[in-house]
Amino acid sequence: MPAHRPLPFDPIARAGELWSERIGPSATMAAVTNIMRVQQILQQAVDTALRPHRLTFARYEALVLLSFAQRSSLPMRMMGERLQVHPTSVTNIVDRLQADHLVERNPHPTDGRTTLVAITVAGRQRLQAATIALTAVEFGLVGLDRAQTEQLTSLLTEVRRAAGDFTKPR
Amino acid sequence: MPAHRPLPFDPIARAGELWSERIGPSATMAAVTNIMRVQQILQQAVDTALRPHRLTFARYEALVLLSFAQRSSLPMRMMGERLQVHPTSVTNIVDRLQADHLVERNPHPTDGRTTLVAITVAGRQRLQAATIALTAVEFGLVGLDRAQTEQLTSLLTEVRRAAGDFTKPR
DNA sequence: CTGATCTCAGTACTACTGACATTA
DNA sequence: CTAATGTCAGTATTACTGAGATCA
Repeated sequence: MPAHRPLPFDPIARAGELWSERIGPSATMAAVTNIMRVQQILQQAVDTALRPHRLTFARYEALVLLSFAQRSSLPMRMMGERLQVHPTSVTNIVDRLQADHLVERNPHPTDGRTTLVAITVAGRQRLQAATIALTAVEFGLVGLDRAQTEQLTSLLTEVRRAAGDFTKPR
Repeated sequence: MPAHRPLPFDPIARAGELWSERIGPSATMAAVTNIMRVQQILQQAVDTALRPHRLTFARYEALVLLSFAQRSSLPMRMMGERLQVHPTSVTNIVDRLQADHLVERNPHPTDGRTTLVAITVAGRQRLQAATIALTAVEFGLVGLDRAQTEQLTSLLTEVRRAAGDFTKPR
């Protein structure tokens, strides 16, 4: 359900041609524009699949993270680090999940500053249903085979590493 | 300027490992998460570079599009098609550019329904300065050589084609 | 006291729905 | 009359800044 009917040509490729004619090398600009656009496509596909479950991708990722945690709970600060979101966004996301009874806030046993967020039974059920919905639409990522998908991950991981997202090499 | 200090490991890769252990094949999930995160990195780098020029990437792209247009102007509808944004978002973007005197709205000579948007001289100047700022930071896309950048573009273009973003094959 | 953790208020931006005016 | 083009009002999300409360 695109906002427009598909164009008979690739608008990003065309912009790249004009860019190289008039401005300079367009490889980087083209790659960046593609990432922006693909992200938009995936975001829409994912949010559409999640809407019936009253989740956004950001909240879904938070539930996934908590479901993987040792004792099904993590401090707010750690959630922000792992999900790479702003501390105030963590507060916002947790607020909404909590309002839906999918997570609960608990005090940290020894550090009074820290709030532990735990996924609830209802949260696990919601997560399972949402995961089924997402895998059914392949998270919106279509057109690539397994090898290409892994290659894409490899290239993007290199960008994140170079951007200082994480340090440990390999 | 990341919101957090870098982690000593790749949180996306780790989530992928746990996902494959407990849920199933994680290749697609990992690729999608990578795209989401890299888009966020690029968006922040680009917006930071554009802030001194009072532009966002969306507005910058609109200026680029108009600068490439035949008579430096395009109908609102066509801008939405090329930029792949919602009609109301076009209105919003053009409103802001116009408030900054970077574009102007003109009536279509023959179709009274249509509004033509034209880039102004000030708009071209602002665009040029912004382009210099963006290329200076490589649009935030670091860590890849020319061949890898083109490979990334190729993979993402395939996704867009499969998603119905455009039709003409090649 | 200094620094860490979290929350709150407010701002900015974009996407999208639904309604509506104008014109082809 | 039907369809296309834009605009407006209002809602939803998330990012981010700055301030402040609480606690190690």
